[in-house]
Amino acid sequence: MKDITQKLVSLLKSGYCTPQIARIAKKLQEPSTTLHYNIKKLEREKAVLSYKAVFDYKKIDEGFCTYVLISLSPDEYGNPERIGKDLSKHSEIESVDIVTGDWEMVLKVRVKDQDEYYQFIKNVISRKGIIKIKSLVSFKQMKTEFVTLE
Amino acid sequence: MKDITQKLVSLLKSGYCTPQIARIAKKLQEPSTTLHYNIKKLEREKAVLSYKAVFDYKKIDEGFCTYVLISLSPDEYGNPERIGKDLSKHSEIESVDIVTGDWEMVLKVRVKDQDEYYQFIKNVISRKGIIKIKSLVSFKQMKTEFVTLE
DNA sequence: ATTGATAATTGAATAATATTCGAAAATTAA
DNA sequence: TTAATTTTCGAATATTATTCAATTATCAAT
Repeated sequence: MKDITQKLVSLLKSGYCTPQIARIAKKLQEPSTTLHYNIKKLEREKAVLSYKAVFDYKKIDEGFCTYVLISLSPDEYGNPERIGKDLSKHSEIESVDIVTGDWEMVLKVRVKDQDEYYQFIKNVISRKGIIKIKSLVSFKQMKTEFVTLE
Repeated sequence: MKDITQKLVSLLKSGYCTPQIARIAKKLQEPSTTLHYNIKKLEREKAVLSYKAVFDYKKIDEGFCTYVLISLSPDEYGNPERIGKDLSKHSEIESVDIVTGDWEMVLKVRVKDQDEYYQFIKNVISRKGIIKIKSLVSFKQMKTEFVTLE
């Protein structure tokens, strides 16, 4: 076999989709050319960043999901974007936010299982500049990316 | 004018998109019918939940983003899904997770500004069963929904 | 190893959908 | 009120998805 699935999932995870103009037009009872115009306008203004798929992550071997709260060392504190940008490159990381409060950064991470998570923390998260982390492990997702589950 | 934009955004936020088979086929150098077959398979297995848009949320009046950590009262502790399911209905809430650790639930919330967030906390989050919350306010998003920003 | 059942790949034909274009209507600014 | 700009929308065209049928590959059981 070819096992196209992995590549496919990887592309659909952050793009390679497009709005269904005809279906939206029917739903909103407007001509499809009007919808087309309005959608292109949103894209032109860069209000839309991407069209993508949302998965049942258990079924694509990313069933272990955590929120990682991160404390930065004083020398990185003033420039969290350097570390944030680097972390963003990793495909296991769904989101990277620089926050105020008790922590400096929040990640949402998806990996296969606890073992893979341990490796991920060891290899990706642990680094100079990150002095403390706390993991909140999701054991039930009820909504993700604005999509309600089951 | 008609101001279709609001309705459009609301539909695209969680669905009404579809994969671009021809573009994926070109990218992966495979026949489009093969891609079609593999995509339909993912859908049939319900590995794909939805195809949707990712927005620059500042540009759709949802620029204020927070993570809300929630503690439940002892009587709700054993059944967090009741509250979780109800919270999931709100369109301001991007994600709902039931977690282990120092808290019982994590929400990701998007509203226009601090004023709207205050109203949201007062009207939606504050309720019997939720005894304590902590908000981590995002003041820079570097990646969201697997989409890297700028 | 051989068989049969099931799953996956693919090109050709068709169906459905997006896009372009041009004209009209609505909005905005002066 | 006027002129410039934006938005709406039908008709024509261009692209793309989908169906179909045939071939090939995979897998399980003897």
